Amino acid sequence: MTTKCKNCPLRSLPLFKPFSPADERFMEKFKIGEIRVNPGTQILREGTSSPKLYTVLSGMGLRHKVTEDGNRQVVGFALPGDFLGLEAGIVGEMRHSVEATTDMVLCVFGSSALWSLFRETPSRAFALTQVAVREEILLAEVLTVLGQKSAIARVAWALRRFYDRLNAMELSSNGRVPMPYRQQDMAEGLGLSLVHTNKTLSTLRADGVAIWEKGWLSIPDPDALDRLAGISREPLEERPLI
Amino acid sequence: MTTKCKNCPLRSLPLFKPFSPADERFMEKFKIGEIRVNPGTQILREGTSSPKLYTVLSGMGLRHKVTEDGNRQVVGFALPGDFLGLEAGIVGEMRHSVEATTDMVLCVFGSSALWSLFRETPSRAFALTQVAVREEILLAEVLTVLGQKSAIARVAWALRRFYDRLNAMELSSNGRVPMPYRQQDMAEGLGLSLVHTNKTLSTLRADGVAIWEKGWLSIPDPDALDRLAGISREPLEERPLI
DNA sequence: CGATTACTTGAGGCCTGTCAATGATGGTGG
DNA sequence: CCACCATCATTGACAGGCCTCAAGTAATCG
Repeated sequence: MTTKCKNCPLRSLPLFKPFSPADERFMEKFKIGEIRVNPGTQILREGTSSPKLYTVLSGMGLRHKVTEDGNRQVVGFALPGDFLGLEAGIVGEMRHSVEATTDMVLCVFGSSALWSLFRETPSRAFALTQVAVREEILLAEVLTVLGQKSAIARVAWALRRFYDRLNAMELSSNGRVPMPYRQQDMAEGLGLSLVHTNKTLSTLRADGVAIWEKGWLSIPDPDALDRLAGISREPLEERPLI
Repeated sequence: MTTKCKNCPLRSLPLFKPFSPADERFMEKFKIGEIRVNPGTQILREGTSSPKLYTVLSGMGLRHKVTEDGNRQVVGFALPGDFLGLEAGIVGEMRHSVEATTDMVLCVFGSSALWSLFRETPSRAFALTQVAVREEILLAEVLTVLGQKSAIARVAWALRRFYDRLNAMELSSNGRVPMPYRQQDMAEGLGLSLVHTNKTLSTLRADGVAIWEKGWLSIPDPDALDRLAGISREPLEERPLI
């Protein structure tokens, strides 16, 4: 049984921009259904096209690219509210893969409807472009962190950003947020080795700055974490939901 | 005197997708004029909005972000055909700066017309989204290079990509392309120190693989360069011109 | 001709990667 | 229920790629 857009659990979060009635009507038409995937499922694969587009309703995933020599680069995370498959829909094929880390529920759209979206609903088309531009902005920020920051600053930055984002999703409980990824995933996202990432996390834990263990992240000393990250934390902005 | 879109020198390049008559009509309306800027000119500034959008007609520039501690990260280059100011137009403010490296000529558009673009010309709106998604793809690729590759591979990759792109612009002459940037710019784009970048370039030059000096780049041994870069070079795809 | 900017080269050290081994945890099948 | 296996986290030792510091050359410009 699929949820009506009107009752979408994400809609009520302040993180997301409100829908206009026209937006809502279009999204109802656009929506095909919902699916549920298990950890490890490949949702989209680099180099392939896709007849479907997705919005994450719950659960978490990973976006990554694979280099010729077999190395993996994590280029982002897939969290509730994120839109997946834009590359396939807009330029014809995915340039990165998306895989589920936890159980996930995805809202499914038909990519053939993208054209009618642009033709019939300019406000939705604008929202879609906003999503693309925001991802571009995020990637440029990550790039800056990889290019300019030390290992400890990178890790501190990543933990901080993750914590804020999940808090905005209201997924925190008892001052901690779920963090179901492996240390290896974070290492591959930050351009560090697994071993060094582990040691850096140990340091943060021993210093009582940030504690990530057993799938949960808590931040006893946010100020210290910010100082280590060395980047002014930008407040999360309202973003469109697709 | 400003050029009519119909006579735009970029239009004829195979790198760019053709305009439909409707596209052309809209762009004529959208276009305000042209400006010419000198080396060093700040075209767009991080953190500010902009009432103008630009397409590079000629010349080269640099996109960069500045971190809290004053370091600079080059997040891209601005080459003929590139669209500047999308962030300001779509999310309200630039998240990186753009500055001219050489003399440049820019085609100027009013950003207030963006809305009517989405309302009146879906095909142009789609093209705009394609531009955004392509930049996102490029950034993810750069991220992968910074995250996974050694200094020599990064430099080799960057030179190769630059060479191909400028070739597609038909800016090469005598087997070399203009490369007006400083070594420092490349260092800041690849997350390397200036000194190490310099030594890496020296190696490539001494080995007769790639020679960048006095503002020109030539590649005597493209295969060796590709091997060093360790990434299968993707052919440049046709892209929309805005 | 001094000042400025960019490029070049050498020396030394640290941050981070690699290698290797051990624990911890959970799932599976006999 | 336990042995076995796979996956992930942890820790130590060591080496090396890259950064920093420093100084010198070359080219451009007023």
